Formats: sequence, structure tokens, C-alpha cells
Amino acid sequence: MYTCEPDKRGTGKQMTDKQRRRPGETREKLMSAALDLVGKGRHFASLGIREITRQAGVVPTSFYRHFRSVDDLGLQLVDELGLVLRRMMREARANVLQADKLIEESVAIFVAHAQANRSFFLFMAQGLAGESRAVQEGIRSEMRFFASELANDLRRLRLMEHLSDTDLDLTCDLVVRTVAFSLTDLLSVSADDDYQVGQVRKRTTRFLQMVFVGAAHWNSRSA
Amino acid sequence: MYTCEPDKRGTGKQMTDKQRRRPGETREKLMSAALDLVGKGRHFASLGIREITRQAGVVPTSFYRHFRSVDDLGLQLVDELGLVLRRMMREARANVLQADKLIEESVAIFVAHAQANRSFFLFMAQGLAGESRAVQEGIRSEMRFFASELANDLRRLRLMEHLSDTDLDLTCDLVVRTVAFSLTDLLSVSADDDYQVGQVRKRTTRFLQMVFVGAAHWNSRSA
DNA sequence: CACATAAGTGAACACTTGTACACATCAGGT
DNA sequence: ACCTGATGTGTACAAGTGTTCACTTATGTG
Repeated sequence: MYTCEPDKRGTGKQMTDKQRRRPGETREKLMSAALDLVGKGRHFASLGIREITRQAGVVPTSFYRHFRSVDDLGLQLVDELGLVLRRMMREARANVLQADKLIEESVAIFVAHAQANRSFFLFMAQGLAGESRAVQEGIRSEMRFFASELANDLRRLRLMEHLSDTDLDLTCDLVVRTVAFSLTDLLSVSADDDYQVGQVRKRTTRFLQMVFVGAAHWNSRSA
Repeated sequence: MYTCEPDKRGTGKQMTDKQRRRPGETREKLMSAALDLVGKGRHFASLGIREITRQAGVVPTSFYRHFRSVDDLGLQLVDELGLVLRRMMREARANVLQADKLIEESVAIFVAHAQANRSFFLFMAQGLAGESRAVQEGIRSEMRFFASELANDLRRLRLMEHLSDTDLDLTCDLVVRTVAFSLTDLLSVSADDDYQVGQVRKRTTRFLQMVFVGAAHWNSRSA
């Protein structure tokens, strides 16, 4: 979904295809167009309605059929972002088997997803300091959810059992932040520069290891 | 500097003041105007030349006398940002006396500076995922410098001496990232909500403590 | 089938935008 | 004293912007 298809039908002024336009298709095209523009290096905050509709191969008026403003579109993108994150978590839970490689493999899965949905994560990184308060809060909320799920998983795996609930939350929050920041590193190197991507992955892994070492020895200094 | 002064002279079409306009005054007004707009909630990437010059109380054409484009202005703002960061470091070095309160006091100084130069740090947070590659790289570079200075300070204070140079750099990088991310928390709460600001400060402090606990026990697992 | 509704279209509006040009003013060096 | 450059100003224009309006078309439910 959200692939960049080059306006399959020309500038046909009339819809003559026998194939019906499935409902919500334009809505998706608009969201995907915004993401594509972000993926091309534009900042979401600088996108205009006309620009988005042009990229989507749709007349400007159509935009209002689905969104009230660009910020509104952003909000709906945040919702979709939630789905992407959930998919990523599911895959991580399924694939991370050996506890000793937990960090490494989780980071690998994260990097893979970030690469596969580059525009999406780019949008997320931008939105964190974006100009729409609502989008900002939405992304922050997704991150909180992610952190709380991570805490649950750690509890379920009987890891970090010496930590109080609030300290575990603290740890997971720090983990999520660290990963989120790595996003900006990852997205600033070209997607197919395997060496650089590998460097980011290694570095992120070490960051997380350091955080978990800190968490493992946390109680001793809580006095 | 860069205070928001409300266009002291009116819409005078001619410059009749006996007081000479000191050189570079308009340049500063333009930079300050851009920062003001960012401080008002706009995103830097969405600012236009006319908007900036309007806010600065200057005719659009003047912009080109000092900058080639908005991105160019952004680059020069990054340079100024460097100065702000250096001032902050100097103050931190001067005021942090007792090693046991090192983290707490450093965070307090950071928060104070971030509050005092809100727009500047807002600009920095935005620029990290901004649309100008050059600005992005500039901010990243400032952060690297900051991290390396922090590493030097730790060495000078004979702290974390068990860490190799690369591991110390890793630690400092993680510290700087963590603080930078806290920026987005800090800047998303209203500036005069002392309670919330205090919460962010406490949370950031605990993050850093956890990182340093991790660093303190790092060697044991480097095998 | 008829009909309400959702989705798409093109033309038009009043603004705003970036940029170019020609001109005015002043500072400083020779 | 005079020129040169840096700086600031007003005007102008073509292109792009958000938004509204009236119109068509297809869908699904009674």
C-alpha cells in the first residue's frame, strides 16, 4: 500500500473505465501522495493542498471530500502509522526467539521496517517537532503505546523483574526514545547504502545495550 | 539578542532617523523574525521570504541582500545556535561544582537555557528532521561537537575512566541524544507551566542517571 | 425503479508568493 | 570631492495558493 504509481490513467477528463473506482481510493491516493512527497525530501509542514492533489493525479477540490485540511490528513496518517508500528511489534514478537540476541534482532527488525516504510517513518520523525500540535500529540501517543507494550513484553518474558513498574516504564520510554532518535540517523543516510545502515544498526544496538545495562543495575542506586 | 521588538519605527517609507542604522541590523532582524515565527508555532520549513520580511518589518527585496534563500538563513541560524550551545556549556562548566549533583545541575542549566532561548531550540528540534539537508547536517554536527566536549569534560574530571575512548564517545552521544529528545517534551509544554517543566527535568535527569549507570557497568559485558 | 448520497470535475475568485528591476541613500577609501 | 559598493525601498508581474460554486456521475438502499 501507498506505493508510488505514476498516475495510471492520463489526464482523461472523464472516468470511462469499466473498472469501478473502489470507495476510498482517492483518499488513499491522497495520503500516499503526501507520503511520497515527504519521501522525496519535502517537509510535511510545507505541503499544500494543490501540491498533494497534483501528486495524486486528482483535482484540488477532491481533497475536501476526504480531509478538512492538510493537518487533518496528517492526523489520519498518524493513525495509519499506528498500524505500521503494530505490525512491526507483531513481527518482533514472533521472530525474537533467543533472549540473548533480543536487542540485536529487535533493532534489525526495526531497521528493516523503517527501510520498508521510509516515508512513513520520515513523516513520524518530522511530526515530532512538527507544526500541528495534534499530529505531534498523536505521534507522542503512539510512542507511549509502543513503550507500554514493550514493558508488557519484558514483564511477560520475566526480564528486568527487579524493576518497579514505574522504573520499567522509565526504561522502556528511554528505549523507545533512543530508537526514535536513531530514526533520524537512519533516514539521513541513503536507503541503499548498506554499510551506513549497518553502522546505524550497530550503534543503536549498543545504545540499547547500554540502557539495559543501566536498567539491570538500577536498583542499587535507587536509595 | 534576537528579542521580539515590535517594529519600533512605523511604516516610514523613508529612513529619516538621524541615528544611523548599524550594519547588519536588518540581517539580525530577519533572523530574529524567522525565530519569532518558529516560536509562534510555525515550522521553519513552511516559512516564506515574504512572511519573514513582513515579520521583520522590512521590504521583501531586502532579504536577498543578506541571504540567498530561506535555507541559507537557516544555515546561518545553525551557526548562531553553536554560540548558544557554547555559552550553555561554559555556564555548566562554571556552575557544576559537586560531582554527585553533576547530572541534576547540568539538566537544570540545560532546561533553563532551553526556556530562555525557546525559539532557538525549537528551531534546532525542527531542523533535525527538516527539509534542508545542509541545516540537518549542521545541527547534527553541533551535537557531535557538544558530545565530544562532554567527553573531554568527563575525562578531565577523571570520571568514567574505565571506559575506552570509543565507549566514552558512545556514552556521550547517547547522553546528548537523550537530552535532545527531551527538548521536544520541554518545548511541547507551555513555557510557564512550572510543574510540567519540572516533570520533564526530573524525567530527563533519571534518563541520564540510567545511562550513566549503564556506562559505569559497561566494561563487565564488553567481553 | 427511483432517489438520496457520496465522490469526482472544471471554472473562477481573491490573495499570496518568489523574484527582477530601477532607483535612493549612506560609508568609506582614494 | 567623487566614485564605488553595500544596503534599503517601491513597483511590477507571472505563477501558485486555498476555497467556493454549480455540475456530473456512480452506488447502494428503500
